[in-house]
Amino acid sequence: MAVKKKPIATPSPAGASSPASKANARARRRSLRLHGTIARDLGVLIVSGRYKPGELLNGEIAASDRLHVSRGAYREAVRILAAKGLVESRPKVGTRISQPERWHMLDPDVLSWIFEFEPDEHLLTSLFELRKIVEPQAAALAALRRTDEHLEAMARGLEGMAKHTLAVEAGRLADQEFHSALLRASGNEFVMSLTSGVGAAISWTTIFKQRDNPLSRDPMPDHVRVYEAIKASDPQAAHKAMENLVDLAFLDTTNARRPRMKAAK
Amino acid sequence: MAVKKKPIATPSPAGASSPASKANARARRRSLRLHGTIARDLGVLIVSGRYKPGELLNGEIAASDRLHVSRGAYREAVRILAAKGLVESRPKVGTRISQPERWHMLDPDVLSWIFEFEPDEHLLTSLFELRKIVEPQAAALAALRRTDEHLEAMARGLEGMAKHTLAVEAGRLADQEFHSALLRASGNEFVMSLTSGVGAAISWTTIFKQRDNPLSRDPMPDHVRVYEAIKASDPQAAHKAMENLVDLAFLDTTNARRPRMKAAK
DNA sequence: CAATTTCATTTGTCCGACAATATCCGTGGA
DNA sequence: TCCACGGATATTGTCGGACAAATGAAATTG
Repeated sequence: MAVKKKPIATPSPAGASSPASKANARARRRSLRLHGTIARDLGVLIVSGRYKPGELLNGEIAASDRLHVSRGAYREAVRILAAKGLVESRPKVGTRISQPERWHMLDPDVLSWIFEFEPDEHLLTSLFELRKIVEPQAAALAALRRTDEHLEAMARGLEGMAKHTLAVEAGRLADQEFHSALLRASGNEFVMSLTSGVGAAISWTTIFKQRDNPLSRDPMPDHVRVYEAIKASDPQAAHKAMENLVDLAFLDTTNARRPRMKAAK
Repeated sequence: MAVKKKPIATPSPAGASSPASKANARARRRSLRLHGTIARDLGVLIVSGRYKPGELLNGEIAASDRLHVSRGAYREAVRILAAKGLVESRPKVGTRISQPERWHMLDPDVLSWIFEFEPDEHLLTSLFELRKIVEPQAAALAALRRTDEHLEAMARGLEGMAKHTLAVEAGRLADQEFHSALLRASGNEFVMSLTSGVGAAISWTTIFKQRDNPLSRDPMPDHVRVYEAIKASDPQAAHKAMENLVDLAFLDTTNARRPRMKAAK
């Protein structure tokens, strides 16, 4: 989940319906219902800054009519966005884009909408900062609390990474599963629910590395070190190993991106 | 595993209306619309374990009819819950309570629904664990990045705490504002969006302290130490001071609660 | 017995109407 | 002139009923 695959550089969403947009919309409609696709489209427009905070959305009648959907479906979409803190609607005034500090930045959907397109550098950095705050401590907790099932799940993740490599989807999923299992092993529900945020950061790391610097550092040793420390129930070692892992992952990401940035300048 | 139902003080939401509950319900209905109150009621029933994960909700027609509301309003409520990961609905099968690991535990609403009644001890402990993971690091970041406005906001919070004390609402709000401003000063959007979680933990700390142990430690020195370190742009000192603050706050909470627990046993 | 088709149930979408609410503005009074 | 008050008005909120789509399960068929 989290990140969609390709649309790195897509045409502007809000414009007239391009030929492919109809097919895409129908394909998405298979899993997300109509209200879900509307919420997603509006959500992307909001978090991408196309609609600005404080701005007023079109009235329900006008909007639903322009999208050729019923007012009920549109309203359900707005409810979803409001539930994620993106908008706030009041009678007589309308539906207003909330200030970014009200947004639920750690909501999995909001996160995936933010990173639907090439992510903002500052935001990606912030996400890594969060990883570096949370994951080492989570690893330490996991070293104390992990069960055998947790270890097995992490081991499965490592095997998958080794077998498939991060160049293919299966390997990337294995990477995510490793980190997800680790967070689960921390035994803290709130830490667990940061999985999607961590996953988003991981996704973009591997995407950048593959695209801009395919021949890069082997990530396996770092991961194995973390695993071994947790298996050995050594919280300090786990903390240190995970800190190191996140640092390296962040370096990989910036190293892969930086040349492009400089070239652009 | 997760949450148990424990309506210590307040009667069950649907139960007999205490004198204040009617007024409260009406007051809430002013801001929350009908669909909002339905979502809240259902949400509380879910996170409190009254509805169990995997369980199927009543059909929309039956449910909306039983609540004497339109199907549309009920559907909007369900969309809200689905947006927060609490339920998942599919045609022909119905709306199913999701597994707790799917819940968005850090969503402000979900959090407030969880802590609507006397909180589960384990969950409160987990929340403090998260605080201890995040807040010290956030304080360190704040020491590096705080602006004068951030400092002023934190100072205002401290003044409010000193003037009103935690015994009154104004003082508690000032405490929250201090921590909120600190998280803002960290400059990290994702850390900032943990404000509600931190705030929930703070609320319950002060509530317990006031109720079970009114004459207790003065919290001002800890807070001032954190403030001074951030003002001095000393990240290590800020980290340490905040770690100490959270430890003390957690001790206050457990000390206040433990006697009651033992008495119950 | 397996593959396929049909059926039934539940959510999903649509339309149209009216109610509630809060802003805005004009009116009347101090 | 300024303020208080009250109504006009635009927008979301709620309602009811109808039909479409999807999907799991039973019935049918080879």
